[in-house]
Amino acid sequence: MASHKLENDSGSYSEIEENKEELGSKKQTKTEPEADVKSNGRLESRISKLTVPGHEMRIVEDYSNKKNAERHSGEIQAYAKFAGSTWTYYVKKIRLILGREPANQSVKGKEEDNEEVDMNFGPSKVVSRKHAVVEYNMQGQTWNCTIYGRNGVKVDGKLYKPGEVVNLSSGSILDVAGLQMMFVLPNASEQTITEEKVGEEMEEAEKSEESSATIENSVYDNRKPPYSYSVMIAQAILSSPDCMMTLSNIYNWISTHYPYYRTTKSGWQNSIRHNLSLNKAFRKVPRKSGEQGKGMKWSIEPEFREEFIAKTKKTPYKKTPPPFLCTPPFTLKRENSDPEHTSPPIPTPVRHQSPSTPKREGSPMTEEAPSESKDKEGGSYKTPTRAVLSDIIASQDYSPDPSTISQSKNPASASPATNAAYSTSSPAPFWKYVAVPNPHDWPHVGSYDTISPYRNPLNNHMVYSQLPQPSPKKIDEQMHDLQGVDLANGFEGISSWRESMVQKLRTANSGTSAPASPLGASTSPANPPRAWGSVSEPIPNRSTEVENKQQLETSVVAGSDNDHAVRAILDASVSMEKQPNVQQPAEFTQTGQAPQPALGATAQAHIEEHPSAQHYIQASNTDVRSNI
DNA sequence: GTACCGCTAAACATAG
DNA sequence: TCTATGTTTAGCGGTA
Repeated sequence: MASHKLENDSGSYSEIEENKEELGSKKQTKTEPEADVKSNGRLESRISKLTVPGHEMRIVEDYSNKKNAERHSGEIQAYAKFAGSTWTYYVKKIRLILGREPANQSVKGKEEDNEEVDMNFGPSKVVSRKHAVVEYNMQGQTWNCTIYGRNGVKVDGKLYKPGEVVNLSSGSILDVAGLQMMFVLPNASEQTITEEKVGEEMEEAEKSEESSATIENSVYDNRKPPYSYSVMIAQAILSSPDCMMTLSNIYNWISTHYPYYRTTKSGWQNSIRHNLSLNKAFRKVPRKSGEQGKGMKWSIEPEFREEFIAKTKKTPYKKTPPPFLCTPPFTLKRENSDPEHTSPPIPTPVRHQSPSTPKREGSPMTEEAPSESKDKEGGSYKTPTRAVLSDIIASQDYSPDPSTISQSKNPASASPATNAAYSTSSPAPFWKYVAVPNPHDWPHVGSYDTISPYRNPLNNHMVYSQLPQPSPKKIDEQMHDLQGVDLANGFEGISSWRESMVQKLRTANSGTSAPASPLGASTSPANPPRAWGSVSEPIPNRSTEVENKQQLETSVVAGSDNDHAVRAILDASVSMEKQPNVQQPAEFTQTGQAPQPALGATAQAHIEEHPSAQHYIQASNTDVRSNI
């Protein structure tokens, strides 16, 4: 359970707060273990040694500890923080853009260049405008950093280049253009910033000039991994943001994470191929047309994903396995919104079993007990912590078109499940049903720039570009689908509201300008005092959101850019509904009253059942934007 | 003893 | 033609 990340853990940040006594008093409900005090001490020590480059770094000035102290008179609520030697940036969003300060407004750049930078590293062109994005991965419950900047970002001494994604853990040290900062999650002790780990970080940071290979070797060893081939393949595929990987990338991933396979002869690669072909958990997906390269991509049949993940988590490794960046593929269709009403099982394409191959009944994973028994050399594995996904993350952004899913030459395997056919049987976190192809498009309450299609930094393709664009004739069907998206499980109230709004837009408002927002922003008497008293970040204008939302609705009705707009409406709807402090504009409600912010009963039950969903709800509900 | 599982090796076909 | 990729067959050892 990672929800603690979202709670008020100001106490964990005490090292940067001047009013320690006050903070200390807020921790009275929890006695800080002695070990935590020690590790915090080491943390402070480590943080104080982080470097600041000679050139101007805006963030160091804007978020100096002195200014923070002036700015925050009391407790600080945040998901995490970036702590530099003399400055601290508190993470109050679940998606942050790190980059160069915005260009002169008169200079029209690409749209992506104009995304609002959260962590401003100043004017130095060593830093790209969008240098990196740090965001919370709901599925893996991890913080990930996606690199965009040409000069990359060093994390724990290893340089990550554009397109690479690195998992941040508490204590990770980032280096952006010479400015070092430590990523710290609340509740350091729970986040396993143990003395040992802090020590590791220090050592790793101090070795930052060493080659990545050296660092990797310090983390891994050469023993045979305790995972079966199928699990390692699954790990590789799941580490890819788009949930699929080429054979060669699978090879690379395995040999990178498990050095055993760097030195052994290529027989294991034969076994990998053998496993991919024979194991019914793996499915071939063709490359998109025109995409260079040889061979298919491999993905995991949806019904096996959870099992693979579970098996990986049962790792005999001391620490956590490599992060899974893969998110469920996009689908607008929801099969069943009622969690108590499970869908019939999706027929699994049956692979031909060779006569000599023992028939595997059921999941191939059920037997995937880690082959510890075979590895009797003793000793324990070191962990692939903060996995080096670098060269492995699949660079392709193929969004599978069901019609193009490979038909195996083997006739028995020629019935692939389409994306729309992913099982929605309970139990499954509600987000599995949500129409989001990757973390960038999760309906977090982020700024609307996130509604842009995700651009793969390696090939500069838009992820949605392959998605079939619905014709205007399908709007009704889509709106029906929209209504049916399982977000309704979590935010039932919004569905009827959305429907009525769309209806109104259809009948009366397609050509009119957006109504003036009745929101007087912070002066509205309906707005209670800010929940985040110490937050002083610029907050997006509420009326702008409303206008954006209307424009999006209109664009759907007009049939333009539907794919994006539909998702954006979802995003906007969730965003608005989850701002209980904000009065909904009368135009958008039937009664003029603010819709109930409470979750529906089924949603509540579902969320309680699935901590990750709860976590997400909390994350969204506690977003700083709720202060509008 | 048997069935199952995971692994290894190899032959072969095919695509780029 | 070569190489990478994918399929299939065969057999071995470990485990339940």
